[in-house]
Amino acid sequence: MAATTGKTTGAAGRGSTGRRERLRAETTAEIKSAALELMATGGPDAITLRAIAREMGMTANAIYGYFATRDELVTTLINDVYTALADAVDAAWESSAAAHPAVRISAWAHAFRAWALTNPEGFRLVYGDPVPGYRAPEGGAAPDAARRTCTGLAALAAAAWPHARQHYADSDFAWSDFDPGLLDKIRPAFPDLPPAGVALALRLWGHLHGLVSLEIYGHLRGQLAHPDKLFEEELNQLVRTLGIPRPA
Amino acid sequence: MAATTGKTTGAAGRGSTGRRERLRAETTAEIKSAALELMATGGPDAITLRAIAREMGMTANAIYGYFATRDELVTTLINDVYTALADAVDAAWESSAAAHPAVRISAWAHAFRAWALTNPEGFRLVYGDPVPGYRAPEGGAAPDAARRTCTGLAALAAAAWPHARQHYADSDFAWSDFDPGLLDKIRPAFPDLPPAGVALALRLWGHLHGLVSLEIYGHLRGQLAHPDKLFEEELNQLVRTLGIPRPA
DNA sequence: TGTCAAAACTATACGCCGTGAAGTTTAGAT
DNA sequence: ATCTAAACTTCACGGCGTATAGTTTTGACA
Repeated sequence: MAATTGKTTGAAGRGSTGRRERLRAETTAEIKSAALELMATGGPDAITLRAIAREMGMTANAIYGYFATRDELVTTLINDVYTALADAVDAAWESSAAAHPAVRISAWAHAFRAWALTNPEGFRLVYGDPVPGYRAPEGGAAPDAARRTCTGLAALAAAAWPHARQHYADSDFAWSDFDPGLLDKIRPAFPDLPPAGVALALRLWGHLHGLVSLEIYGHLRGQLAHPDKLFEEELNQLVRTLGIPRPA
Repeated sequence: MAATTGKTTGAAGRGSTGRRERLRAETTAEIKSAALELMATGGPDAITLRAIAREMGMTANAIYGYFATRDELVTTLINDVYTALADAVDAAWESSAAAHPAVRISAWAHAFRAWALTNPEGFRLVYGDPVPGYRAPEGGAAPDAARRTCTGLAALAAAAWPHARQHYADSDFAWSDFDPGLLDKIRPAFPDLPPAGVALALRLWGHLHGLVSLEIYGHLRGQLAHPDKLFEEELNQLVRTLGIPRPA
């Protein structure tokens, strides 16, 4: 059978057809959860079809009924995990909606790092080389989740923009410097954010990603004792360089 | 034989003993260069003992005469590659010794990014998950090269410090926040750099690493057209936030 | 209710991988 | 000339992704 088979042939009129589909969905979910469990235990490398099958009491080949290749499974996992990350930072942003911009930005960044520290293997899966020979499909593994994250960052930039704009007067970014698909999301949501503000969002992403990445991959371990403190300093300086006045 | 055998038993008095050692060194070098070639072609994943042996017209097991395990070989490669990176940024720093701090910092950062773009697989090897099941040894794979890079970053911070120090008045870092081994290198070289300056160096590392990392791993690809421009903006803003006056 | 096609799953096999054990060739040392 | 150890090969094991072919199960329809 082809793994791309999404539906049974007959239109789902009878309850029995629904049963097949339900079982199928359950098995798919079990495969994914087994894979995530393996990842949490032994890192992304531990995600192997044979190990998943072993965990499920199945043959490795049975998985091919649900995912065409291992890479397709990994891509699905990346999507799920990246979406979870996007959910986490979005939640932090939303739940601090009433707070001072400095506090909201800090909340977003802390949620980002906290998620990464809680799910280091997930972070590696999403942002690193996920798994031995994995090659991401055309357009990236999780374009939607990546877009959501970028849009979230644009929200940070937009919140800071009234204070920050003065520092970006001689930035010469144009809308054409960015991907149209990204702008489709950002421009309607933040009509006051100019191209230079989008660039700021991406730079911000780089800063946070870099610090968290160095920490997760252990490159900070031999240099300083408390990465928390460095991250805190980063956020303080971020607020300063954005020109946001400290809350009262 | 044990792979850890570094010397032949007899002290190297005779020329013939030297011959053995020379052949050994040549073979070791050939293994490493074959591995690097494979990496450049097919990414870190392509570094397999069997492929290296194939390339050399040998058996895979013969490599065990030179490296105890695949991981030991990979660790050696990481060291070599990381050292090459450290050499590249050091060279950029030294060769701009007479220039304005803003120019020197920019030169360092450009050298860092240029090296990464020229050797993307090397960047992944050093900073990512190098190879399928690889686990770095105690204390990291390339502690010396990492230290050199950190020290180089401290030089940037030290060059900026006369201008930047005013912004870090309320940073409460202490020497005890950092690894003594790192400070042994940094404090003698930059006696005027306080703890907050070291923290600045590490943050700077995070910023640059993050942007380059996002670019190398393709996360920027779907968002903007010219990563160069973003990096340039990063450097402009970096100089601004450090409070360094623009050169004349 | 019996029949049948398709879905779900297993069995076998191939070529990769790292690595251990044992055997063979080669070359420096005495 | 002989001996020893280094260098290298052969064979083997278990793990991996995955292609092919065969088997069992099950929902659909006459």
